[in-house]
Amino acid sequence: MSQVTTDFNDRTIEYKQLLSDFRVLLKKNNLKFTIQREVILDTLYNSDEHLTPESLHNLIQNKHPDLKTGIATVYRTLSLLEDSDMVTSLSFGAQGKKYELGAKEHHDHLICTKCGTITEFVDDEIEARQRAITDELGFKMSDHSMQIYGICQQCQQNN
Amino acid sequence: MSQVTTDFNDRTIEYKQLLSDFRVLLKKNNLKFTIQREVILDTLYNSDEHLTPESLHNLIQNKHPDLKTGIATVYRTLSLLEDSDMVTSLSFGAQGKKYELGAKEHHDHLICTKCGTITEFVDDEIEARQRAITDELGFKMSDHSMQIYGICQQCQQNN
DNA sequence: GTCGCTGCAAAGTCTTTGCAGAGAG
DNA sequence: CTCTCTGCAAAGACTTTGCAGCGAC
Repeated sequence: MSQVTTDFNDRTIEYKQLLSDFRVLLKKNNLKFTIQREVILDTLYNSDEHLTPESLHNLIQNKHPDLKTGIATVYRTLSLLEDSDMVTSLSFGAQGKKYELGAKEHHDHLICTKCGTITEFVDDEIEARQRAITDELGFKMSDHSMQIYGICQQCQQNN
Repeated sequence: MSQVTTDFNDRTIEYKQLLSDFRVLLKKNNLKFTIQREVILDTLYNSDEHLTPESLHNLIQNKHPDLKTGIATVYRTLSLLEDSDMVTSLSFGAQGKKYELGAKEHHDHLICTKCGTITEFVDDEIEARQRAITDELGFKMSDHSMQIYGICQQCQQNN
């Protein structure tokens, strides 16, 4: 059956698990576990929003003013996490990329072009059709993303 | 019925019509019809690829070496065309935006992460579900885009 | 003729990189 | 101790803007 879901409060992976995966990943690649990397992962985990490198950096500076995390480190860590498929990036419009933790279930995006809010949803029927289409064309799917642009209910009311 | 289509050789809008629409658009906004703008529209029309501003500029320089079209004009014209919904942009990965003429039928994209080829397709069932989902959530859809990433048949064989 | 357009180059953004000191293992 | 990380600032890549002359209407 098809169903629309926008509720992701019950994360599929707990933070401890996530952190442990991260440590394994780092060890496997001879990389070091640093405070900055942990703070970035933690901030991504505790944010329900899709973050730009800049907004992520701001969040971190507010929460950890003592730790002078540089924007370059944020970029470097996001690249690392993206390469390892721990985060996913979404690029839309002119304003560059937004990142989200990839540990949640797969989902698609509703993007409000007025307020910029991104809402997530999953539809089984669409997922099934995507598999059917790629099978039919002999295309080996590794990932997919769908964005629907428009005006969210909130913005329609405010207008 | 659902159907997969990858054949867009029969353009829904002829070039003359397109050009005429463009002239109307320009006149309506008190803008001028210049050689540069025509060449850009023509090059977009005659390309089956999704073009970056840079690749579009290169194509134009090769085809019209006499006309020293600047990259700035390409950017300006693409913005103009995008604002008027005559072209659509697709941003994915790190390499910035790619543009395509929006006069064709709506379609989604299969993107080969190996060779970079973009194949188009349309699926009625997915389109219908998208409408159903947005209706259900009270979201006023203006546009949507879907990308499926993976390895195309060609690249699988070459491997 | 007028007023918008163009190419050029300079200025902005956003992102990446080089480096020397700091810190994890 | 070693070798990677980090912050900083400088460099890059991509896009936009200011300007003076050019060209559509």
